[in-house]
Amino acid sequence: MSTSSINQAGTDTENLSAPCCAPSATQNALNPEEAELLASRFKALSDPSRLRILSIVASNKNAETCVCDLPEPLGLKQPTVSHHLKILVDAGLLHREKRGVWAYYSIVPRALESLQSTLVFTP
Amino acid sequence: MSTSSINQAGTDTENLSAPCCAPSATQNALNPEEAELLASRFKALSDPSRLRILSIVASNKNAETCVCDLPEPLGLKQPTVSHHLKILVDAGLLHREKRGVWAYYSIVPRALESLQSTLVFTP
DNA sequence: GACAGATATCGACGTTTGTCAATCTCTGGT
DNA sequence: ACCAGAGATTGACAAACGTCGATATCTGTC
Repeated sequence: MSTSSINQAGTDTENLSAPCCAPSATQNALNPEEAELLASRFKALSDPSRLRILSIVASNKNAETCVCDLPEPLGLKQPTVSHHLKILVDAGLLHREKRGVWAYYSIVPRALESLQSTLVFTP
Repeated sequence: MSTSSINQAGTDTENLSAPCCAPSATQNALNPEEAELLASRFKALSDPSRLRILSIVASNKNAETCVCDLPEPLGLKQPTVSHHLKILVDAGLLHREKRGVWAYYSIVPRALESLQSTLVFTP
């Protein structure tokens, strides 16, 4: 109810007179706006390099990761890493803090959990 | 350990002598192969139309959804819907069953839950 | 205030993606 | 055997994406 979620078990399965199936409850489904928003968040996770960035940053428990440490393990050039970091920040998954010349990125608490909950089935 | 997961809280945060930060535990991070696999699954969820398809199919509790019911609510042509359905089946999210001339799609049990678990933080 | 270094932005390029019209394949009925 | 209709496949095309070299911006130091 609160946040949009893929699944909210419908209530119509009785009609068997239609040629192929009951017309299905489309009003319970995600509307285009909700779908667009959700998709944009999953899109941030749909690239291998970004997932690896997240896993590196997340493995630095309670700390941040300096941008300068990322290009080498990822095998990417600095502008590309910067590009991916921006996408992750825009998706609300990473937090950016600049201190001096260095930029530190950290996981936004509960951001992944929140995204996770949009995949929840009603058990 | 079992399935690859974004997060597995590292164990090094003591070194503060480096110019910007500790070199970060890259060996705990997702390797390229794991990242590629995970990304391909999230890619299936990164399109609004596919999310709406999933939500429509999922809202038909215990039943299946006929392909013929999808183009209209989605505002897409039949080949496009077929294309998205194939991607969702290939990602292991939907099950396809052909009966007569009609094709019925249903949610693969625990598929979304399994994907969900790859986003889990160690609490 | 000029300089060096870290990171962000820009522009370009090849690849991938979403969409559709046209076509193919298969199934059930006549 | 033929036909009609459902759905998958193909080919084309524009838009979006990932990557990088070049450049711009900002910060601390001399």
